Amino acid sequence: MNTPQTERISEAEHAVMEALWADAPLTAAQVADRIGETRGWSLATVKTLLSRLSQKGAVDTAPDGRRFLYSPVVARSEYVGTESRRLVDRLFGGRASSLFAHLAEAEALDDKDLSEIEALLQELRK
Amino acid sequence: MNTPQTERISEAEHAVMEALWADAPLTAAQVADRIGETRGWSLATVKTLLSRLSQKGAVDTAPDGRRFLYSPVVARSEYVGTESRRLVDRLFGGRASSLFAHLAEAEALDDKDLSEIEALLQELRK
DNA sequence: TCGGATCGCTTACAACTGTAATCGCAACCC
DNA sequence: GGGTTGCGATTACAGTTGTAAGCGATCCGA
Repeated sequence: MNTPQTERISEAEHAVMEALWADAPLTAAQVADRIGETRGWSLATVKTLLSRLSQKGAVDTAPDGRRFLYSPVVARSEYVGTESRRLVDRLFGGRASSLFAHLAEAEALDDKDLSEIEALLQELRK
Repeated sequence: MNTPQTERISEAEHAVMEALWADAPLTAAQVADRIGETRGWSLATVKTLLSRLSQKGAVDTAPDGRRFLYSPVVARSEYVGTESRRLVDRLFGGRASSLFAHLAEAEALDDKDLSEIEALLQELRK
């Protein structure tokens, strides 16, 4: 049983996780190549974030010569799940339908969204 | 047009906002009464949070004798909107339907949720 | 083999957060 | 009117986050 991710992943750390979820394992330099550019981070910053994630047990390190290869430990779906639930709990009293209602009302849903959701509903209701 | 809420509201501050959204205006002591208990905060802590919110322009203060009455400036729906969008953007590439799909898959939607969403869809599709 | 490039690790440091104690002043009570 | 109480404002202080520089070890190319 792996530790159930007690430590919270910060926003900057999350960007690093995204890189690893997209493609792993990666070296620190590779991660920096993929995200440092868009975020404007130096290699040093990426390294710090990787260390912190490593301490938190969110990524795994495998020695490869003198460097490390980093891989995610926490699955993306797991992270996304806890974060979504946090939001739903905090802002919508735990009711996912309220979140949906809000998005609908805020016109944050376009036709494509609606169609997809409709399809999913069909699926779920079968 | 009111200022578009640049300053971010932290989680502890959000709890205070909830109290004010539920019932406003309130004095600091009243806010503390309503939330200090469940959150285990002292009056001093609530006062600090109110000051910070005031600085950020998220609450408004009206003098009432020797004390202040606090009221929310930012509307709850506005806050909820920006926070929801943040999450959708960050975790689902801006596609709300992906969030929905995730919730569905994670079985975070019960029958009641599904029915409500179905009803909302009907409404939207009219 | 030696110098530069590259690693991870350690340290830095300011901003933001959570949590509060303290202070000075205004007001209310007797 | 002098003590007490209740207020907002100021100050405190540790932990987290964002952002990075520096250090000592190691590897690679010349």
